[in-house]
Amino acid sequence: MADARDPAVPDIEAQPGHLIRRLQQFAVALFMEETQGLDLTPVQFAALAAAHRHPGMDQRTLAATIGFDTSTTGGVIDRLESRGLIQRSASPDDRRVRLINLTAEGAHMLSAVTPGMLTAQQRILDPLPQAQRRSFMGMLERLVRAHQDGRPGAS
Amino acid sequence: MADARDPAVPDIEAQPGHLIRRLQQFAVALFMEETQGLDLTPVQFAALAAAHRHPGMDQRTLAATIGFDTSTTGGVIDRLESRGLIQRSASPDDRRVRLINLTAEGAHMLSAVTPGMLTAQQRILDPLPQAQRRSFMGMLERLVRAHQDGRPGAS
DNA sequence: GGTTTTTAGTAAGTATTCTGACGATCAGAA
DNA sequence: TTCTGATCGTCAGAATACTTACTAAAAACC
Repeated sequence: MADARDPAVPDIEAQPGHLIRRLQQFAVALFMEETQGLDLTPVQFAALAAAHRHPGMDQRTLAATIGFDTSTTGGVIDRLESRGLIQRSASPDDRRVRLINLTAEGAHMLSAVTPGMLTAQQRILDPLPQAQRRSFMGMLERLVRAHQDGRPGAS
Repeated sequence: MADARDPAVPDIEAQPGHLIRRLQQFAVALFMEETQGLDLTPVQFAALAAAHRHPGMDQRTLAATIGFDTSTTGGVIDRLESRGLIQRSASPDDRRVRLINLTAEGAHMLSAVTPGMLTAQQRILDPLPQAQRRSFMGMLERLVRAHQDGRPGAS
């Protein structure tokens, strides 16, 4: 037993899940490299961009927009708020709800990070021939949308 | 300013990095769903499978095999060892090195998890038409390999 | 042989990410 | 109007994942 070519235990390297995880790691690394010095993570950028796009959002909607649970989102917002990039305010209609808005510094940060972020996105797909990049993105979108629709909780 | 269609802040949802992150989340969720009750994460499975494939590996090689840094890997091994799935032993050649081997329970766990893991992998790509799945996997492999080779530290 | 450099692993700190539980609050029903 | 159920956010706990700094040990150099 425990033969290195045991067919019962397939090579992990060839499994989609493993490759997706690896690619995600590189994507994060490229983002951090291209936005070096600004000290913003990809997730924080997503939250900032969502807040910019939909001012006055409550946390739950923001969480759904960027694809996280409310718990994770709360932590992300905490850090952004403590850095003065985002502002939480109580909703006048519902005292449970906390509305999210970008501060001026937050908007400035968003502008500062965006170019590096876009460069990182290009670099992620760079190793693919030009013709395949759009195809890859199409499949990616299709996969995400299908899984999203299949599990109402995620969106 | 702060217009919802401000061209300076592109839609995050359409960025490769964001889609890859989302897909990874679904991949993990599917793995956990299909291996429910066995209480093993995808990362732990990868470590177990690597240990099975290359018995007597040191931690650094194992880390490179599954694509993590040694710090993360150390924590994963810790948990697997405390559950009796993996065994750490000192190398006779180098007292710094700790060799990793699967225990009998570890091998058993690997067998138990593998079918669910394979089902999860299929379900990840399920939303894609049959013809596109291989194409997607090919691009995924190409991207990971390219980024890996481009940064010697990762492998 | 002794010094320097490199390497293996751990530890600490930060930041995701999830689940499950909880308090506060709101909405609808009796 | 009070009770019930649902909802918003937070907290606690576990597991990734990274960086930097550290100890111990081996290797390379002189």
